[in-house]
Amino acid sequence: MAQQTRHAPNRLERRKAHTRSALVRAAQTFIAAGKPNVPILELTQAADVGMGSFYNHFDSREQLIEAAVEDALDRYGALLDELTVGLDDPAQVFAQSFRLTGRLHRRQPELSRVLLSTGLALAGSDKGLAPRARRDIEDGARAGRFRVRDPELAMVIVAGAALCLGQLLHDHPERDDAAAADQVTEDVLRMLGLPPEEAHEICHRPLPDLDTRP
Amino acid sequence: MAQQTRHAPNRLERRKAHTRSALVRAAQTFIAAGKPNVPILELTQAADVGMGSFYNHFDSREQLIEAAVEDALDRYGALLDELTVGLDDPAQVFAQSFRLTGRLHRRQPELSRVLLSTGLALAGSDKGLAPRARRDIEDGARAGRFRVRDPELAMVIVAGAALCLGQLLHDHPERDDAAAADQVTEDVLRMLGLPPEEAHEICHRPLPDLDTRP
DNA sequence: AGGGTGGATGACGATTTCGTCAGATCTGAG
DNA sequence: CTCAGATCTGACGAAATCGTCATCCACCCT
Repeated sequence: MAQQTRHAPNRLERRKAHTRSALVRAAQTFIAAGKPNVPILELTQAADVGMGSFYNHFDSREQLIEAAVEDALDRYGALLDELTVGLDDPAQVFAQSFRLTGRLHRRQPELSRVLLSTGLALAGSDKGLAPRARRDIEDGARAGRFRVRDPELAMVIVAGAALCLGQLLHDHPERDDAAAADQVTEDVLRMLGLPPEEAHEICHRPLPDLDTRP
Repeated sequence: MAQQTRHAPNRLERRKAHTRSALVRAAQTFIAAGKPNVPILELTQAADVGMGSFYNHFDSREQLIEAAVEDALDRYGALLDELTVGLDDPAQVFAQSFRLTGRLHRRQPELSRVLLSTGLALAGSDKGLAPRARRDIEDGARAGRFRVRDPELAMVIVAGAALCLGQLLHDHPERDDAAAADQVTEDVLRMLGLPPEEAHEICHRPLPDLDTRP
Protein backbone atom coordinates (compact mmCIF):
# COMPACT_ATOMS: atom_id res chain seq x y z
CA MET A 1 0.00 0.00 0.00
CA ALA A 2 2.66 2.41 1.04
CA GLN A 3 4.48 1.71 -2.19
CA GLN A 4 1.41 2.48 -4.28
CA THR A 5 0.34 5.75 -2.68
CA ARG A 6 3.82 6.90 -1.90
CA HIS A 7 4.70 7.59 -5.48
CA ALA A 8 8.34 7.80 -6.18
CA PRO A 9 9.18 10.14 -9.06
CA ASN A 10 5.84 9.13 -10.50
CA ARG A 11 5.99 9.71 -14.22
CA LEU A 12 2.25 9.88 -14.70
CA GLU A 13 1.90 12.72 -12.29
CA ARG A 14 4.84 14.49 -13.79
CA ARG A 15 3.40 14.18 -17.25
CA LYS A 16 0.09 15.53 -16.08
CA ALA A 17 1.78 18.38 -14.26
CA HIS A 18 3.86 19.12 -17.32
CA THR A 19 0.81 19.37 -19.54
CA ARG A 20 -0.98 21.59 -17.10
CA SER A 21 2.06 23.76 -16.71
CA ALA A 22 2.42 24.12 -20.46
CA LEU A 23 -1.18 25.30 -20.67
CA VAL A 24 -0.71 27.78 -17.86
CA ARG A 25 2.44 29.19 -19.42
CA ALA A 26 0.79 29.53 -22.78
CA ALA A 27 -2.17 31.26 -21.18
CA GLN A 28 0.16 33.70 -19.47
CA THR A 29 1.78 34.49 -22.78
CA PHE A 30 -1.55 35.29 -24.38
CA ILE A 31 -2.74 37.29 -21.41
CA ALA A 32 0.48 39.27 -21.53
CA ALA A 33 -0.13 39.87 -25.21
CA GLY A 34 -3.56 41.25 -24.41
CA LYS A 35 -5.43 38.29 -25.93
CA PRO A 36 -7.13 36.53 -23.06
CA ASN A 37 -9.87 35.43 -25.47
CA VAL A 38 -7.59 33.38 -27.65
CA PRO A 39 -9.38 30.31 -29.06
CA ILE A 40 -8.75 27.12 -27.13
CA LEU A 41 -7.29 25.41 -30.17
CA GLU A 42 -4.75 28.13 -30.77
CA LEU A 43 -3.86 28.08 -27.10
CA THR A 44 -3.30 24.34 -26.98
CA GLN A 45 -1.21 24.51 -30.13
CA ALA A 46 0.95 27.18 -28.56
CA ALA A 47 1.31 24.93 -25.53
CA ASP A 48 2.18 22.05 -27.85
CA VAL A 49 -0.59 19.95 -26.42
CA GLY A 50 -3.56 18.23 -27.90
CA MET A 51 -6.86 20.00 -28.22
CA GLY A 52 -8.62 17.75 -25.73
CA SER A 53 -5.96 18.02 -23.06
CA PHE A 54 -7.26 21.42 -22.21
CA TYR A 55 -10.57 19.89 -21.21
CA ASN A 56 -8.79 17.27 -19.16
CA HIS A 57 -7.52 19.99 -16.89
CA PHE A 58 -9.98 22.85 -17.05
CA ASP A 59 -13.68 23.31 -17.59
CA SER A 60 -13.53 26.73 -19.20
CA ARG A 61 -11.17 29.36 -20.44
CA GLU A 62 -11.97 31.45 -17.39
CA GLN A 63 -10.73 28.67 -15.16
CA LEU A 64 -7.44 28.47 -16.98
CA ILE A 65 -6.97 32.21 -16.87
CA GLU A 66 -7.69 32.26 -13.19
CA ALA A 67 -5.12 29.54 -12.68
CA ALA A 68 -2.62 31.43 -14.81
CA VAL A 69 -3.05 34.60 -12.79
CA GLU A 70 -2.84 32.72 -9.54
CA ASP A 71 0.35 31.05 -10.69
CA ALA A 72 1.84 34.39 -11.65
CA LEU A 73 0.89 35.86 -8.30
CA ASP A 74 2.35 32.93 -6.42
CA ARG A 75 5.63 33.17 -8.25
CA TYR A 76 5.80 36.91 -7.82
CA GLY A 77 4.97 36.67 -4.12
CA ALA A 78 7.46 33.91 -3.48
CA LEU A 79 10.15 35.93 -5.20
CA LEU A 80 9.43 38.98 -3.08
CA ASP A 81 9.39 36.84 0.06
CA GLU A 82 12.72 35.40 -0.80
CA LEU A 83 14.25 38.76 -1.58
CA THR A 84 13.05 40.54 1.54
CA VAL A 85 13.77 37.81 4.04
CA GLY A 86 15.69 38.96 7.07
CA LEU A 87 14.57 42.58 6.93
CA ASP A 88 12.97 43.72 10.15
CA ASP A 89 12.14 47.36 9.42
CA PRO A 90 8.66 47.48 7.80
CA ALA A 91 9.59 50.59 5.85
CA GLN A 92 12.59 48.76 4.52
CA VAL A 93 10.53 45.72 3.58
CA PHE A 94 8.01 47.91 1.79
CA ALA A 95 10.62 49.94 -0.02
CA GLN A 96 12.56 46.88 -1.07
CA SER A 97 9.45 45.13 -2.35
CA PHE A 98 8.35 48.15 -4.32
CA ARG A 99 11.74 48.77 -5.84
CA LEU A 100 12.06 45.11 -6.76
CA THR A 101 8.60 45.05 -8.27
CA GLY A 102 9.63 47.93 -10.48
CA ARG A 103 12.72 46.10 -11.61
CA LEU A 104 10.88 42.87 -12.20
CA HIS A 105 8.60 44.57 -14.66
CA ARG A 106 11.55 44.57 -16.98
CA ARG A 107 13.13 41.21 -16.13
CA GLN A 108 10.03 39.12 -16.38
CA PRO A 109 7.81 41.04 -18.75
CA GLU A 110 5.22 38.34 -19.25
CA LEU A 111 4.81 37.59 -15.59
CA SER A 112 4.57 41.28 -15.00
CA ARG A 113 2.06 41.99 -17.72
CA VAL A 114 -0.22 39.27 -16.45
CA LEU A 115 -0.37 41.11 -13.16
CA LEU A 116 -0.80 44.43 -14.94
CA SER A 117 -3.78 43.29 -16.95
CA THR A 118 -5.60 42.05 -13.89
CA GLY A 119 -3.93 44.28 -11.36
CA LEU A 120 -6.50 47.02 -11.38
CA ALA A 121 -9.25 44.65 -10.41
CA LEU A 122 -7.07 43.11 -7.72
CA ALA A 123 -5.67 46.35 -6.37
CA GLY A 124 -8.36 47.04 -3.84
CA SER A 125 -9.18 43.46 -3.08
CA ASP A 126 -7.71 40.85 -0.80
CA LYS A 127 -6.12 38.96 -3.66
CA GLY A 128 -2.86 39.32 -5.47
CA LEU A 129 -0.13 41.46 -4.06
CA ALA A 130 -2.54 43.82 -2.35
CA PRO A 131 -2.60 41.98 1.01
CA ARG A 132 1.17 42.07 1.08
CA ALA A 133 1.27 45.82 0.49
CA ARG A 134 -1.50 46.38 3.01
CA ARG A 135 0.36 44.30 5.56
CA ASP A 136 3.54 46.29 5.01
CA ILE A 137 1.71 49.59 5.34
CA GLU A 138 -0.07 48.56 8.51
CA ASP A 139 3.10 47.10 9.98
CA GLY A 140 4.86 50.35 9.23
CA ALA A 141 2.05 52.39 10.74
CA ARG A 142 2.07 50.27 13.90
CA ALA A 143 5.82 50.60 14.20
CA GLY A 144 5.48 54.35 13.91
CA ARG A 145 7.40 54.44 10.65
CA PHE A 146 4.50 55.54 8.48
CA ARG A 147 1.87 58.12 9.18
CA VAL A 148 -1.24 57.25 7.25
CA ARG A 149 -4.77 58.32 8.10
CA ASP A 150 -6.61 55.70 6.15
CA PRO A 151 -4.67 52.58 5.12
CA GLU A 152 -7.14 51.84 2.34
CA LEU A 153 -6.62 55.23 0.78
CA ALA A 154 -2.88 54.81 1.12
CA MET A 155 -3.33 51.53 -0.75
CA VAL A 156 -4.98 53.48 -3.54
CA ILE A 157 -1.82 55.41 -4.15
CA VAL A 158 0.52 52.49 -3.67
CA ALA A 159 -1.36 50.14 -5.95
CA GLY A 160 -1.88 52.82 -8.55
CA ALA A 161 1.76 53.75 -8.54
CA ALA A 162 2.81 50.12 -8.94
CA LEU A 163 0.45 49.53 -11.84
CA CYS A 164 1.25 52.70 -13.71
CA LEU A 165 4.95 52.25 -13.14
CA GLY A 166 4.67 48.88 -14.84
CA GLN A 167 2.76 50.43 -17.69
CA LEU A 168 5.28 53.23 -18.04
CA LEU A 169 8.21 50.83 -18.15
CA HIS A 170 6.42 48.75 -20.72
CA ASP A 171 5.64 51.74 -22.93
CA HIS A 172 9.08 53.30 -22.60
CA PRO A 173 11.70 50.59 -22.82
CA GLU A 174 14.38 53.23 -23.07
CA ARG A 175 13.83 54.30 -19.50
CA ASP A 176 16.18 53.20 -16.75
CA ASP A 177 13.83 50.92 -14.88
CA ALA A 178 15.90 50.82 -11.74
CA ALA A 179 16.09 54.59 -11.47
CA ALA A 180 12.40 54.99 -12.22
CA ALA A 181 11.43 52.38 -9.66
CA ASP A 182 13.63 53.99 -7.04
CA GLN A 183 12.25 57.46 -7.71
CA VAL A 184 8.64 56.36 -7.56
CA THR A 185 9.34 54.37 -4.43
CA GLU A 186 10.84 57.44 -2.84
CA ASP A 187 7.78 59.50 -3.77
CA VAL A 188 5.48 56.89 -2.32
CA LEU A 189 7.49 56.68 0.88
CA ARG A 190 7.21 60.41 1.32
CA MET A 191 3.50 60.18 0.83
CA LEU A 192 3.44 57.54 3.54
CA GLY A 193 4.93 60.05 5.93
CA LEU A 194 8.54 58.95 5.99
CA PRO A 195 10.94 61.89 6.37
CA PRO A 196 12.28 62.90 2.94
CA GLU A 197 15.93 62.32 3.79
CA GLU A 198 15.21 58.86 5.09
CA ALA A 199 13.05 58.03 2.08
CA HIS A 200 15.88 59.08 -0.15
CA GLU A 201 18.41 57.05 1.75
CA ILE A 202 16.31 53.89 1.88
CA CYS A 203 15.76 54.02 -1.86
CA HIS A 204 19.46 54.13 -2.60
CA ARG A 205 20.55 51.18 -0.55
CA PRO A 206 21.90 48.30 -2.59
CA LEU A 207 19.46 45.61 -3.69
CA PRO A 208 19.97 41.90 -4.24
CA ASP A 209 21.25 41.38 -7.75
CA LEU A 210 18.44 40.00 -9.84
CA ASP A 211 20.73 38.95 -12.66
CA THR A 212 22.33 36.24 -10.59
CA ARG A 213 19.15 34.33 -10.00
CA PRO A 214 17.46 31.71 -12.13
CA MET B 1 -26.74 76.11 -53.16
CA ALA B 2 -26.52 77.69 -49.77
CA GLN B 3 -29.82 76.12 -48.91
CA GLN B 4 -28.61 72.66 -49.89
CA THR B 5 -25.31 72.52 -48.09
CA ARG B 6 -26.46 74.60 -45.17
CA HIS B 7 -28.71 71.91 -43.88
CA ALA B 8 -31.37 73.12 -41.56
CA PRO B 9 -32.36 70.62 -38.88
CA ASN B 10 -31.75 67.89 -41.43
CA ARG B 11 -33.64 64.85 -40.30
CA LEU B 12 -31.54 62.37 -42.21
CA GLU B 13 -28.43 63.49 -40.49
CA ARG B 14 -30.13 63.47 -37.17
CA ARG B 15 -31.34 59.94 -37.70
CA LYS B 16 -27.85 58.80 -38.62
CA ALA B 17 -26.38 60.55 -35.62
CA HIS B 18 -29.03 59.02 -33.40
CA THR B 19 -28.26 55.51 -34.59
CA ARG B 20 -24.56 56.04 -34.17
CA SER B 21 -25.07 57.50 -30.76
CA ALA B 22 -27.21 54.56 -29.71
CA LEU B 23 -24.44 52.18 -30.75
CA VAL B 24 -21.81 54.18 -28.90
CA ARG B 25 -23.89 54.31 -25.74
CA ALA B 26 -24.57 50.59 -25.89
CA ALA B 27 -20.89 49.92 -26.40
CA GLN B 28 -20.05 52.02 -23.38
CA THR B 29 -22.49 50.03 -21.31
CA PHE B 30 -20.89 46.76 -22.32
CA ILE B 31 -17.39 48.10 -21.82
CA ALA B 32 -18.38 49.29 -18.38
CA ALA B 33 -19.74 45.82 -17.68
CA GLY B 34 -16.41 44.33 -18.65
CA LYS B 35 -17.70 42.73 -21.85
CA PRO B 36 -15.98 44.54 -24.70
CA ASN B 37 -16.23 41.37 -26.76
CA VAL B 38 -19.99 41.27 -26.79
CA PRO B 39 -21.36 39.82 -30.05
CA ILE B 40 -22.40 42.43 -32.59
CA LEU B 41 -25.94 41.12 -32.68
CA GLU B 42 -26.38 41.42 -28.94
CA LEU B 43 -24.89 44.88 -29.05
CA THR B 44 -27.19 46.12 -31.78
CA GLN B 45 -30.17 44.65 -29.97
CA ALA B 46 -29.18 46.53 -26.83
CA ALA B 47 -28.91 49.67 -28.94
CA ASP B 48 -32.32 48.91 -30.41
CA VAL B 49 -31.06 49.11 -33.97
CA GLY B 50 -30.85 46.60 -36.76
CA MET B 51 -28.00 44.18 -37.12
CA GLY B 52 -26.73 45.77 -40.31
CA SER B 53 -26.76 49.30 -38.99
CA PHE B 54 -23.61 48.53 -37.12
CA TYR B 55 -21.82 47.89 -40.37
CA ASN B 56 -23.16 51.11 -41.82
CA HIS B 57 -21.22 53.04 -39.21
CA PHE B 58 -18.23 50.92 -38.27
CA ASP B 59 -15.97 48.40 -39.90
CA SER B 60 -15.16 46.41 -36.80
CA ARG B 61 -15.92 46.12 -33.17
CA GLU B 62 -12.55 47.67 -32.38
CA GLN B 63 -13.57 50.78 -34.28
CA LEU B 64 -16.77 51.13 -32.31
CA ILE B 65 -14.97 50.63 -29.02
CA GLU B 66 -12.42 53.22 -29.96
CA ALA B 67 -15.21 55.64 -30.78
CA ALA B 68 -16.95 54.83 -27.51
CA VAL B 69 -13.83 55.53 -25.49
CA GLU B 70 -13.14 58.71 -27.38
CA ASP B 71 -16.68 59.87 -26.77
CA ALA B 72 -16.35 59.16 -23.07
CA LEU B 73 -13.07 61.03 -22.91
CA ASP B 74 -14.51 64.01 -24.76
CA ARG B 75 -17.45 64.25 -22.44
CA TYR B 76 -15.28 63.88 -19.37
CA GLY B 77 -12.80 66.46 -20.60
CA ALA B 78 -15.50 68.94 -21.54
CA LEU B 79 -17.03 68.56 -18.11
CA LEU B 80 -13.74 69.21 -16.37
CA ASP B 81 -13.07 72.19 -18.60
CA GLU B 82 -16.41 73.65 -17.76
CA LEU B 83 -16.00 73.08 -14.05
CA THR B 84 -12.53 74.54 -13.75
CA VAL B 85 -13.02 77.57 -15.95
CA GLY B 86 -11.87 80.80 -14.38
CA LEU B 87 -9.31 79.27 -12.04
CA ASP B 88 -5.86 80.76 -12.51
CA ASP B 89 -3.80 78.87 -9.93
CA PRO B 90 -2.47 75.64 -11.55
CA ALA B 91 -2.51 73.85 -8.21
CA GLN B 92 -6.11 74.83 -7.80
CA VAL B 93 -6.99 73.63 -11.28
CA PHE B 94 -5.28 70.34 -10.68
CA ALA B 95 -6.84 69.82 -7.27
CA GLN B 96 -10.28 70.72 -8.49
CA SER B 97 -10.02 68.38 -11.48
CA PHE B 98 -8.83 65.51 -9.36
CA ARG B 99 -11.47 65.99 -6.71
CA LEU B 100 -14.16 66.25 -9.33
CA THR B 101 -12.89 63.17 -11.11
CA GLY B 102 -13.24 61.27 -7.87
CA ARG B 103 -16.79 62.46 -7.42
CA LEU B 104 -17.74 61.73 -11.01
CA HIS B 105 -16.79 58.10 -10.55
CA ARG B 106 -19.95 57.82 -8.53
CA ARG B 107 -22.24 60.14 -10.49
CA GLN B 108 -21.57 58.70 -13.90
CA PRO B 109 -20.51 55.15 -13.21
CA GLU B 110 -20.62 53.93 -16.80
CA LEU B 111 -18.70 56.84 -18.19
CA SER B 112 -16.22 56.37 -15.41
CA ARG B 113 -15.82 52.66 -15.85
CA VAL B 114 -15.14 53.06 -19.54
CA LEU B 115 -12.20 55.22 -18.62
CA LEU B 116 -11.15 52.80 -15.90
CA SER B 117 -11.04 49.82 -18.20
CA THR B 118 -8.88 51.58 -20.71
CA GLY B 119 -7.26 54.04 -18.34
CA LEU B 120 -4.22 52.00 -17.60
CA ALA B 121 -3.25 51.85 -21.24
CA LEU B 122 -3.90 55.55 -21.64
CA ALA B 123 -2.25 56.68 -18.42
CA GLY B 124 1.21 57.09 -19.81
CA SER B 125 0.19 58.08 -23.29
CA ASP B 126 -0.83 61.32 -24.90
CA LYS B 127 -4.46 60.31 -25.07
CA GLY B 128 -7.31 60.54 -22.65
CA LEU B 129 -7.06 62.67 -19.58
CA ALA B 130 -3.30 62.19 -19.31
CA PRO B 131 -2.34 65.29 -21.36
CA ARG B 132 -4.59 67.39 -19.17
CA ALA B 133 -2.97 66.11 -15.98
CA ARG B 134 0.49 66.50 -17.48
CA ARG B 135 -0.34 70.05 -18.49
CA ASP B 136 -1.54 70.89 -14.99
CA ILE B 137 1.56 69.39 -13.41
CA GLU B 138 3.91 71.22 -15.73
CA ASP B 139 2.00 74.46 -15.35
CA GLY B 140 2.23 74.09 -11.60
CA ALA B 141 5.92 73.33 -11.76
CA ARG B 142 6.58 76.35 -13.96
CA ALA B 143 4.60 78.56 -11.61
CA GLY B 144 6.65 77.29 -8.71
CA ARG B 145 3.65 75.68 -7.06
CA PHE B 146 4.82 72.11 -7.50
CA ARG B 147 8.25 70.64 -7.02
CA VAL B 148 8.63 67.61 -9.18
CA ARG B 149 11.87 66.15 -10.47
CA ASP B 150 10.46 64.13 -13.32
CA PRO B 151 6.99 65.08 -14.59
CA GLU B 152 6.55 61.66 -16.19
CA LEU B 153 7.16 59.89 -12.91
CA ALA B 154 4.82 62.29 -11.17
CA MET B 155 2.27 61.29 -13.79
CA VAL B 156 2.76 57.69 -12.74
CA ILE B 157 1.50 58.47 -9.27
CA VAL B 158 -1.26 60.80 -10.38
CA ALA B 159 -2.65 58.47 -13.01
CA GLY B 160 -2.36 55.48 -10.71
CA ALA B 161 -4.12 57.26 -7.91
CA ALA B 162 -6.96 58.33 -10.19
CA LEU B 163 -7.44 54.83 -11.56
CA CYS B 164 -7.30 53.03 -8.25
CA LEU B 165 -9.51 55.61 -6.60
CA GLY B 166 -12.13 54.85 -9.22
CA GLN B 167 -11.71 51.15 -8.62
CA LEU B 168 -11.97 51.60 -4.87
CA LEU B 169 -15.15 53.64 -5.13
CA HIS B 170 -16.62 51.06 -7.46
CA ASP B 171 -15.77 48.17 -5.14
CA HIS B 172 -16.86 49.94 -1.99
CA PRO B 173 -20.08 51.82 -2.67
CA GLU B 174 -20.46 52.45 1.04
CA ARG B 175 -17.50 54.81 1.03
CA ASP B 176 -18.01 58.54 1.06
CA ASP B 177 -16.74 59.31 -2.41
CA ALA B 178 -16.28 63.00 -1.78
CA ALA B 179 -14.20 62.45 1.34
CA ALA B 180 -12.11 59.75 -0.32
CA ALA B 181 -11.48 61.91 -3.37
CA ASP B 182 -10.49 64.86 -1.22
CA GLN B 183 -8.15 62.78 0.91
CA VAL B 184 -6.41 61.18 -2.04
CA THR B 185 -6.14 64.55 -3.75
CA GLU B 186 -4.52 65.94 -0.65
CA ASP B 187 -2.03 63.07 -0.57
CA VAL B 188 -1.19 63.59 -4.21
CA LEU B 189 -0.74 67.32 -3.73
CA ARG B 190 1.72 66.67 -0.93
CA MET B 191 3.61 64.31 -3.15
CA LEU B 192 3.76 67.06 -5.74
CA GLY B 193 5.55 69.23 -3.21
CA LEU B 194 2.76 71.48 -2.06
CA PRO B 195 3.06 72.43 1.62
CA PRO B 196 0.84 70.15 3.72
CA GLU B 197 -1.26 72.95 5.17
CA GLU B 198 -1.94 74.40 1.78
CA ALA B 199 -2.77 71.00 0.35
CA HIS B 200 -5.23 70.48 3.15
CA GLU B 201 -6.81 73.86 2.66
CA ILE B 202 -7.15 73.54 -1.12
CA CYS B 203 -8.86 70.20 -0.77
CA HIS B 204 -11.50 71.58 1.54
CA ARG B 205 -12.60 74.48 -0.56
CA PRO B 206 -16.15 74.24 -1.83
CA LEU B 207 -16.72 72.64 -5.21
CA PRO B 208 -19.37 73.31 -7.86
CA ASP B 209 -22.43 71.28 -7.02
CA LEU B 210 -22.63 68.38 -9.43
CA ASP B 211 -26.21 67.58 -8.56
CA THR B 212 -27.48 70.74 -10.11
CA ARG B 213 -26.22 69.94 -13.57
CA PRO B 214 -27.85 67.93 -16.35
C1' DA C 1 -46.06 65.13 -56.66
C1' DG C 2 -42.69 61.78 -57.35
C1' DG C 3 -38.01 60.40 -58.52
C1' DG C 4 -33.82 59.65 -56.31
C1' DT C 5 -30.89 59.03 -52.36
C1' DG C 6 -29.27 57.83 -47.84
C1' DG C 7 -30.03 55.05 -44.23
C1' DA C 8 -32.00 50.89 -41.72
C1' DT C 9 -33.13 46.18 -41.65
C1' DG C 10 -32.68 41.15 -40.81
C1' DA C 11 -32.31 36.73 -43.21
C1' DC C 12 -28.67 33.94 -45.03
C1' DG C 13 -24.45 31.37 -46.17
C1' DA C 14 -19.69 31.25 -44.62
C1' DT C 15 -16.60 30.89 -41.02
C1' DT C 16 -15.00 30.25 -36.42
C1' DT C 17 -15.15 28.17 -32.07
C1' DC C 18 -16.75 24.88 -28.97
C1' DG C 19 -16.85 20.61 -26.27
C1' DT C 20 -17.09 15.55 -26.71
C1' DC C 21 -15.79 11.03 -27.54
C1' DA C 22 -13.71 6.87 -29.08
C1' DG C 23 -9.42 5.25 -29.72
C1' DA C 24 -4.27 5.65 -29.30
C1' DT C 25 -0.38 5.90 -26.13
C1' DC C 26 2.03 5.65 -22.07
C1' DT C 27 2.85 3.99 -17.17
C1' DG C 28 3.40 1.07 -13.36
C1' DA C 29 2.17 -3.28 -11.08
C1' DG C 30 1.87 -8.13 -10.98
C1' DC D 1 5.05 -9.94 -20.64
C1' DT D 2 0.53 -8.50 -19.97
C1' DC D 3 -3.06 -5.85 -18.26
C1' DA D 4 -5.66 -2.12 -16.12
C1' DG D 5 -5.74 2.52 -15.30
C1' DA D 6 -4.54 7.09 -16.47
C1' DT D 7 -3.56 10.58 -19.84
C1' DC D 8 -3.27 12.42 -24.46
C1' DT D 9 -5.10 13.20 -29.00
C1' DG D 10 -7.52 15.12 -33.00
C1' DA D 11 -11.55 14.51 -35.79
C1' DC D 12 -16.43 15.58 -35.65
C1' DG D 13 -21.13 17.51 -35.13
C1' DA D 14 -23.27 21.39 -32.76
C1' DA D 15 -23.53 26.06 -31.84
C1' DA D 16 -22.24 30.74 -32.05
C1' DT D 17 -20.72 34.61 -34.65
C1' DC D 18 -19.67 37.02 -38.65
C1' DG D 19 -20.34 40.17 -42.59
C1' DT D 20 -23.08 40.81 -46.78
C1' DC D 21 -26.76 41.95 -49.59
C1' DA D 22 -31.25 42.55 -51.48
C1' DT D 23 -34.89 45.20 -49.97
C1' DC D 24 -37.66 48.59 -47.83
C1' DC D 25 -38.74 53.11 -45.88
C1' DA D 26 -38.42 57.99 -44.99
C1' DC D 27 -36.84 62.09 -46.42
C1' DC D 28 -35.01 65.64 -49.60
C1' DC D 29 -35.01 68.09 -53.78
C1' DT D 30 -37.00 69.75 -57.98
